[in-house]
Amino acid sequence: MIGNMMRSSQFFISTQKEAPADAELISHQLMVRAGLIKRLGSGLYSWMPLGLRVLRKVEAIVRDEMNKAGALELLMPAVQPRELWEETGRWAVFGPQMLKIQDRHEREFCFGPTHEEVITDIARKEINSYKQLPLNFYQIQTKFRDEIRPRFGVMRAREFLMKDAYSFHASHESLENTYQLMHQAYSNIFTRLGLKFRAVKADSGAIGGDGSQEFHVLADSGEDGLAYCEQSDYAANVELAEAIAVGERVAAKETMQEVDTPKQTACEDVAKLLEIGVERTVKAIALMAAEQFYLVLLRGDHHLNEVKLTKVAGLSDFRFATEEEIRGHLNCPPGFIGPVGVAENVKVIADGTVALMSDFVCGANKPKLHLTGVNFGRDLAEPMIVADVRNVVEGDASPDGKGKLSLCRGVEVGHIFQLGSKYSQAMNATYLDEEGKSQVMEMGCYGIGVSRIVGAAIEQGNDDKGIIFPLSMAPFSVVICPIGFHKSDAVKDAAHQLYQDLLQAGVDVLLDDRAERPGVMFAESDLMGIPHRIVVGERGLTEGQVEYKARQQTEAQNVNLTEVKNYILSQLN
RNA sequence: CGGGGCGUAGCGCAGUCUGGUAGCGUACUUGUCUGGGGGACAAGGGGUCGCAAGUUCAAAUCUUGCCGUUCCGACCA
Repeated sequence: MIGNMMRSSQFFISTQKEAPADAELISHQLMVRAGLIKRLGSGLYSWMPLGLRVLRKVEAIVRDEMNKAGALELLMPAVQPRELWEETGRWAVFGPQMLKIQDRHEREFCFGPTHEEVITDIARKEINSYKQLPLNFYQIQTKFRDEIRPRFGVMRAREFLMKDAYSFHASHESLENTYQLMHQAYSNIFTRLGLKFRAVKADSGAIGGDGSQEFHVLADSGEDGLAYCEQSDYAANVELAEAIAVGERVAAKETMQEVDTPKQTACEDVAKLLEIGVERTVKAIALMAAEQFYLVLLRGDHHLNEVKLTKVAGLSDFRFATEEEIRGHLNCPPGFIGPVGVAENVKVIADGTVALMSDFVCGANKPKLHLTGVNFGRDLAEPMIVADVRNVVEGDASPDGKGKLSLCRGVEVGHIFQLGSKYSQAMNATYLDEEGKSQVMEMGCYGIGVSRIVGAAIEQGNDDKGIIFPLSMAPFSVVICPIGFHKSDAVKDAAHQLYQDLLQAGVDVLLDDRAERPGVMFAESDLMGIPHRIVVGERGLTEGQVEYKARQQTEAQNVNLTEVKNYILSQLN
């Protein structure tokens, strides 16, 4: 009987005062302390009954919005045969992140890290005609990715719950339509979940394809940097946010000179020694790609963006040069290298910002020396390649020309892609068009990290007492804390009646009928993040009153016992 | 993959240097008192000290190997 499961004495509550030493993120600590999850191994967590209630609520909202957007739920196997992955070449591409397993016949399988291959196989077998298109299939399923470094509890676990959808189309316009539909569905989902989020332009990474956007829950502890414009709707992952170089190069005023920098190898230290701003300095980063040695020039206070760098012609497989390679090509130890006087076979790439600098400071290619007053076209050739290869910084011009960029951090909880024909082509997923001609399907794919959302939500909602869940995903909506439940019949009867009334009104209510002291009940319900609390005590009952407090409020208020049910219902909307 | 840390009760830790009865806090059990913010007192239960080999009269402690885990770096829907 479900009602019994909503009494604390019959439910399973397992809170802890101390979090495990390895939980560094507040959400991870609180999830363990509140007894939502229990660790089995690195990146492997059991969802305890309390945590599962939260996970299921998230899942239900995701499912509801997907269904509303016309997607069809199915469920694919978690274990997938190697041959399917060989067709797209991803058995090798995915590499060690994929958990590979063998059956008793020594046939090879993987535990699915994603399902493009399986769904495309279904599509090529089931879809023959343009009349069947478009179609959008989704599942909510456990995935496994053997992360290099699992951490942060369920936020970067190896086994996790994901909603993944895949759409199939007879035209690019149709793909765009569904993509926009999914964009809207995702916005609806995160809004209903009560989270602060932002959709940003994203790199499509190993999944491949053209357009893609990520949905991020905003949190300072997020692993991703985001750039957004307050004055417009531009927003992008820092990985690909464009850095716009503004203005023109000023004419040279200084002459080039060597200066002693005996111990100064970093731009910051050189700037400090010379008493100039670090934005006057240029750093050189040595790379190797296809046997070619490169120097990448960045302003001293800027940071290299490796994703952008791989998009420069010839650098898709770059690596950082070793110290020997640096000495071999420049005859100088790292720390003092620069672009002046380099040999013909060194290719120089200047970041767009550097290309506009004049009278700058850089390494002299001689030990313990830097150069000041350096200018392109006079002291060294104009750079062979000018490209945007840096991370944007706070205050950069927005690429749409409508203001300045701000930075924040986020937890990636959703990602939508226009895949195009990458998988359908490789796996020969075709249909017959109106003219009876065979055509390759266009595909889109749309993921949501269901289990990660729980962690992200707690990152966003917590205080020194514990979790503050949005109502939409709280394990219980209301908790009734009776004081002296086992001593006072009046308290017992009132609490029980209220519990029954709320249950009958369809409210997720928890009755704390344990013989615990009030402090324990309060501390635990706060830790678990239950949004609404009603305290029933003998003291108030003599006046016909109970006490109500919202989780995020500090002050409680008295409510008439006769009105409390309706009051709660109004709080729940 | 490279470098560091840590493995002792469910959780948090001491004990290891200097070998000699395995401890503390919390959680758990029982009882009494208590009863509006993780209460007090008392009495209890719970451990192959990560695994294996070695040194020794004797190993949580010393040696070697392995395993797990974690942090930093590299890397990553």
